Parts: sequence; C-alpha cells; structure tokens
Amino acid sequence: MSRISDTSGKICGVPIPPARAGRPRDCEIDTAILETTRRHLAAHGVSGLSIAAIADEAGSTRQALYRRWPDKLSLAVAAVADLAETTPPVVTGEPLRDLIAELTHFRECIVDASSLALAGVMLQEDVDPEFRRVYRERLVKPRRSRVVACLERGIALGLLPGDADVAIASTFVTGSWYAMAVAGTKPPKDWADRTAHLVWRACGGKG
Amino acid sequence: MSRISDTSGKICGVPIPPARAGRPRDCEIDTAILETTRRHLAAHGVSGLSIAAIADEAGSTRQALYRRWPDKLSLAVAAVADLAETTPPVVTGEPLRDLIAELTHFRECIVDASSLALAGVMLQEDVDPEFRRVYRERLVKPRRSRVVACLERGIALGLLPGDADVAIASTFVTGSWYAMAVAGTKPPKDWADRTAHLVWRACGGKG
DNA sequence: CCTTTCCGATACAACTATGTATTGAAACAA
DNA sequence: TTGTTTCAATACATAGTTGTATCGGAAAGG
Repeated sequence: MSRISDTSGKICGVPIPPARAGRPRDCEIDTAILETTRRHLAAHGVSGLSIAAIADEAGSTRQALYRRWPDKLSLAVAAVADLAETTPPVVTGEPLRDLIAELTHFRECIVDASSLALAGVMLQEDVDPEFRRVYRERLVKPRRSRVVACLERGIALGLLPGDADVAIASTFVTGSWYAMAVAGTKPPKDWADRTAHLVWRACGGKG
Repeated sequence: MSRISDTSGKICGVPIPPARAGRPRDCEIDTAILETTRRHLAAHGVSGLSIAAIADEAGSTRQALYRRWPDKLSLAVAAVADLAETTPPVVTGEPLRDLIAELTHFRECIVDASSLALAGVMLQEDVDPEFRRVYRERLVKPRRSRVVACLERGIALGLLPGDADVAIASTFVTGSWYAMAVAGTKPPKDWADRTAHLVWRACGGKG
C-alpha cells in the first residue's frame, strides 16, 4: 500500500481536495506525528509537549510538522480530534447487558489509547477551551449519551423506576475508573460486570 | 503575630529544631511559595512548573526557594505534603448521614484547594512515583477509608446486606465528581445528597 | 562585637525550545 | 520539461529555564 495519495478515496482520513501540483504529502508522517503527540500528551501534559521531541520521535523533522500545524496547540487539538471513535458496542435491547458491554468497551478504549491520562490533562486549569471542547465532544459525550440511553431504556421497559436518578448514576460508570486510577487501585477483572450491576441497582433495578 | 520563629511552638508547622545561629527563616515565604506552587500545579501540571515564575509570584526570589528545596520535584512534593488535611466530619453513627457529610466535605475541599486539577496531574504517566505516593497517602487514602467505613458500618448495623460490593461502590463517591469535571457538567447543588443515596442503594440499602 | 544565616538583587553559563530560513533532492501535475 | 510542493538536514536568532554564585544589608545568637 502506498503511503502517497491515490486519486480516489481519502488521504489521512480526510477527503481529497482537488489535486494540487507538487509532491504529495506523506500521510504516514501525519499519523506518526499525531500518535507520538498523544503519547507525549499522556506522559507530560500540554506544557510538557516538545515539538522537537515529537518530530524526532516520530521519525520526521520539525519542518514537516510546522508545515501541517502552526503551533503546539493546533497539534494537540488535531491529535485528540484524530482519536478515532472506535465502533460502539451493538445495542441488544437488553439494557443491563448493553450497559455491561459499554463498560467493557470503555475499559478497552481507555487502556490502549492512554486516554485516561488525557482525561487528566483536561482537568488542568490552563488547558485551552477549544482543546477541551474537542476532547469532550469526541470522546466524552458519545459514551455518556450511550450510557444514559441504556438506563433510560431500562425505564422505558419498566425495569427501572421512572424517577431513577440517571443524571448522577451515569457519572458512576466512568467515574469509578477515574477514582481507581487516582487512588492507584487496579480495577479487578470483573470491574465492568460489577460496576454495571451496582449502577443498575443504584437506579432501583433488581440486577 | 510574628513571621519569625519564637522559641516555643512551631515554625511553619514543623517542630522547632535546636535553635541555630543566624537570621531565622521567614516562614511566610514558605507558605507563599507552597501555595503558589499548588496553584501552578493545578494550572500547568508538573512540566509546566517554572521555579522563576513561582518565586516571583510568591513575592520572593529564586534563591530563597533554592535554599529550601533543591529542585522542582522536591518543591512539588512539599507543596502536596503541605496540603493540610482539613478536619473530617464527625461520625454520628448513622452511616447514611455520615456518608452525606463526607461527600459535602469532599465537595468543599475539592473546590477551594484546586485539588481536582491535582488529581488530573496524578494521571499523567511521567509523574514521579514518590510524588504520586505522597498525594495518595495524604489526600486520597484517608477519605477513601472513611467512605468505606461508612458503608461497612451500614453492614454492621444490618442496614446493608453483608455481600454489598463496597470496594466498587466506594469508588463512585469521588468518581462521580471526577466524571462530571471531565465531562464539563456542573455538579448540582444537591450532588452530595443524591450521590450518597445512590451509592447507598447500589449497596442494597433502602435510602 | 563577632559570627552565622537569611533576604533581595543581580549576574552568568549551560541548556532547551521556538519559529523561521535555506539547500538539494524527490515526487508529482500540466 | 517546467513549475510546484514535499522532505530531510542544517543553521540561526530569540527566548525561557536552570542551577550556581556573588554582594550588601538585615536579623538573629553567643
């Protein structure tokens, strides 16, 4: 597979603009830089980003990087925006089972994308609002609404009482993982199952 | 009140060593620097700390700072270790009420000490292990064990079933707050009350 | 009075990061 | 072929940070 653009399909996940003259960009450089940027973000946070170190570690040069993003912030935003939302688990119609699937999915995502540390970055007070917004829009909001949907389906099916406190209970799902990470507790293997059942019961269900 | 040591009591919260010759240290400088360091930590994280900026903002100089802490890391550790654990709420013997009090206390602590951002810092992967350890030992562990104690007292009193999943449920307490912070949701005024009741019910109680 | 330590101010060398620029070669369009 | 853009490598000025050092003066103990 060529690392260079072909005339159909996409380059770097983006629709191809009308072909322009000159040597095409190597899209492997894009991905390598964005990946490295995410690693550095997770390790050192925003202020710890070093353009030079990223370009170097990505096997490229600062010039190739500056050609794509004007500054550190744009790079960070791009790195987060590029985080592909992996395909969410399918909805079976059985809310509790879906909830468990959702937590299992969350667990998988959070470990290999190092997005846990990214969440930590977002708690820093000097983080750029636009950066935070992209993160929330791309990564936090979709999952949150799926979790809420599970619980509301439970209500609709009569499995949960109508006055269940979904707004608070839904924060328990990811919150449990954050709390363990902060405390240094290693989540148990059956974390998804136990947490889902607890949340379900918190809402008044008999799981 | 003098900012200089007297011959009894404490300096800067530390027992006085056998009086040594020379001009005594100004302990207001200690507190100003530690306070400023915490603010900077919350804002920029560890890699964003600037000794010069901290000394400056604290109204002192780098020399006064270097005289006290050899490097950036020691300063950060000291700043966290200095975070006074405010007196925890009194135990009434009524577990659910105590749990609510604990959450209310947590809420108060987390807002004015900017310790929420500190939690975010701890999620960074390059954070020094000793730094993380001090944070957990000082701030995370005490609260966590108090929350667990509330729930276990509930079990002992027969208000909660003996097989309640306290280990997971206890992570919901602070986790809920973290999740809201990451999501950008402003916790409601009755957050402590609602969360405590949900956790209680998750454990099988009829709150 | 003498010694010690602290304080504020200033200075300095070493290092790192940033942003821009240039050069020669490579890859492509027209 | 010509023109355009990219790429790797290198260079450079600017700025910020770090750690150490020095200096005069202030505040204490002996």
